[in-house]
Amino acid sequence: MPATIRDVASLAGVSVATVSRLVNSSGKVRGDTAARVQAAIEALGFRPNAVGRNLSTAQTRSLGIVIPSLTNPVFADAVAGINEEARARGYTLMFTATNYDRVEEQGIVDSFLAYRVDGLILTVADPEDSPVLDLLERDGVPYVLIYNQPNAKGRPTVTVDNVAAGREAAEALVKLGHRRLGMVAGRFSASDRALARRDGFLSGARAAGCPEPLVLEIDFVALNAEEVLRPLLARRDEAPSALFCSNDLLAMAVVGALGRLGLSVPDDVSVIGFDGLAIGTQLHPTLATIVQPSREMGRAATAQLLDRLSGKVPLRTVTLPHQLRLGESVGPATKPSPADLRDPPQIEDEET
Amino acid sequence: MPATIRDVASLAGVSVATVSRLVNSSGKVRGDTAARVQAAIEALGFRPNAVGRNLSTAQTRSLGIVIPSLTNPVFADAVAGINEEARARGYTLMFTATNYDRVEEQGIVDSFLAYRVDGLILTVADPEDSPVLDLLERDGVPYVLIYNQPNAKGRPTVTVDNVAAGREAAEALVKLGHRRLGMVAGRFSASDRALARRDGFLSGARAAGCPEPLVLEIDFVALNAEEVLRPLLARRDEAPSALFCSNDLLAMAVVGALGRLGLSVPDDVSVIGFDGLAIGTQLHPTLATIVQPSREMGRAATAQLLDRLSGKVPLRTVTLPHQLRLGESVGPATKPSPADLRDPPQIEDEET
DNA sequence: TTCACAAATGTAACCGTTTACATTCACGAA
DNA sequence: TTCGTGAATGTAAACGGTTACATTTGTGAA
Repeated sequence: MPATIRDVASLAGVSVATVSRLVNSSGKVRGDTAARVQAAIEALGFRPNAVGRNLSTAQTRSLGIVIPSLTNPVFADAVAGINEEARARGYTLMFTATNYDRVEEQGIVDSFLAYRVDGLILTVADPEDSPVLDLLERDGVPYVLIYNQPNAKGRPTVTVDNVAAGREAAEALVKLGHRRLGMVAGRFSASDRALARRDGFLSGARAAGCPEPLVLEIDFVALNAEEVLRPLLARRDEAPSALFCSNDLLAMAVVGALGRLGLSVPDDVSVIGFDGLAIGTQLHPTLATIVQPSREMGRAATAQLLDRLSGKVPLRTVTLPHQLRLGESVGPATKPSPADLRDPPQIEDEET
Repeated sequence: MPATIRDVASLAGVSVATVSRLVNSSGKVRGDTAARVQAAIEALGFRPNAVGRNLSTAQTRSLGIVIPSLTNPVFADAVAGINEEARARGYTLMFTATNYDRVEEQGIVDSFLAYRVDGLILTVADPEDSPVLDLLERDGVPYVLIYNQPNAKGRPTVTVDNVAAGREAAEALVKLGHRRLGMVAGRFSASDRALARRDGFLSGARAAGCPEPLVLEIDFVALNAEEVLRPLLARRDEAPSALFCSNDLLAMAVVGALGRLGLSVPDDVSVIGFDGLAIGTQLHPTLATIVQPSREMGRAATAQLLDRLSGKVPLRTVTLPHQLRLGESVGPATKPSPADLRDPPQIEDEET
């Protein structure tokens, strides 16, 4: 139905080659010819069919994006960065969320490969053991991971140093006088980065001589934060005075739940998250967090991938700087739990 | 480089037509032949090239998604719904955010049309006056709007009744005893729905005999909520005791800012948002809001579009139900402003 | 005026499918 | 055995571009 290059050619009285040359500014076309062709293009409303072009050139100028979920703004931010960079360089995005489902993941990548995307950007559950990545490797389709941990297989990744960041979270809390630390995280099996953050956090706590922090692993999709936290805080003398959450969404839920449980943040419990979501700075209390440059990560991954596609620059793993952002949700351990001061097993009188 | 249907055909000793028939389950293939072809497919790792298929069939089984931004989770939720429905029916998504920029918008739609997407789902600034929609109309490419207001041009839209919802927000606040209402909104020029919500809100306030609410129109991308709110609340006796925000992100920022200004929500000021973001139920105070079924809206728009693509069902405008969700961020007008108590009958004298 | 050569343009094959139509095959009936 | 018939398979022309190569055109020098 829409006009084809042949329609344009015959209307302008030239060959398709000439039209193609004009449209793509490949090869030269004399001024008057160009004008005639241009007129024909406008008269017919000709819009070159990318499908035909893709078939002919064997490249699609499109990228496949595979992320676990759009519901967590941290991924949305990265996609925004990918989008910016890709558009600036004339690439289009094919997009899908996997909902943390391996089978979906496989199907999606299959479908992207069928569409012959030029490259992919993805976040997987575990890069060490990932059939889809093996598939991409085998087919020689370039890809870059984001958020995932650098891994033994040397798969190119754009990320932050999650271990160091986790350690810094612990150190920041310790510096404020906290000794009894805790961590709340999503399922580690779905997130190699949460695992890394935990490792860093625990090592930081140990290095500071703190008692081993409690780690709560929860299903944060169907989350009832109050239920989850109640037992943790039941014995106030043993309860953590500061909590590290594996991401900001979780941290916001935790702060809210603590409030509804009648605990004050940060007076009773300090909370620090991970991600640096913009909304965190708008809340009251503002959310302390480890900021990772999500948009920039998306942009960097895209830039790298596109450089690779035009030129043979090899893909590599890049670690971008993260940054501790203190907020009102953390404060000094003003009320050190007695257990830390002496070792007496009393003082249970304030429990609910 | 990858195997083609001809490679498979020659390895299996059959014609390409037979391979195609097997792959697409069109036409019949005898059992033994099928087995031979199947073996060849596996041996070569053949994956049908969608580009070739698209060219031949003149359809791509892909949809273009055009939304203002991914940074607002409300759009991310809708995209999640679109994604689910599209994947379930074997469609792929091409995606881009416009950042509320008309020029970008045009470029994006052009590019999607070049790729020959089968249809589009989009949210535009103003459907009454939208060159891209005119273009789609002209080219006869099916599309459905989401979030946009039903409009004079009869453009198919999946949305909620923003006017009624705005009115309900006003009524809910009035029922709690509030008289001095206010609204905080993003730029109306970028959002026909914010405009509709305002209209409903104002009409609700008027119907209840409240003084004309103050409407604050702000640039909510680069937002400093405290600065914006300070003057509004300067004169406590005239300041609104309840604020309606045109979306939840804004409402969260407002709640946070009020807290940091030393005002208590809801004791000093009640706040109600719009969207029903999941995170709102996790905060403290939980956020009162008008819930719109974003995921479902995405799903419904997609279902309609795909039905239209297979069959000739005409596209139409659908209004999905919204729902008032009260939360801890609204409360009774416990401290009526003196102006309300002392000047009861003639309410008009305090207008700005 | 003629010729050499570069610039401009044209021709047609190719990219990987689908599919209308043609051909071959198998088998039972006559 | 021959034939008719439906099932299975094959052939080749699209689809809408790009591009190597061939051809034509234009220009200045001889």
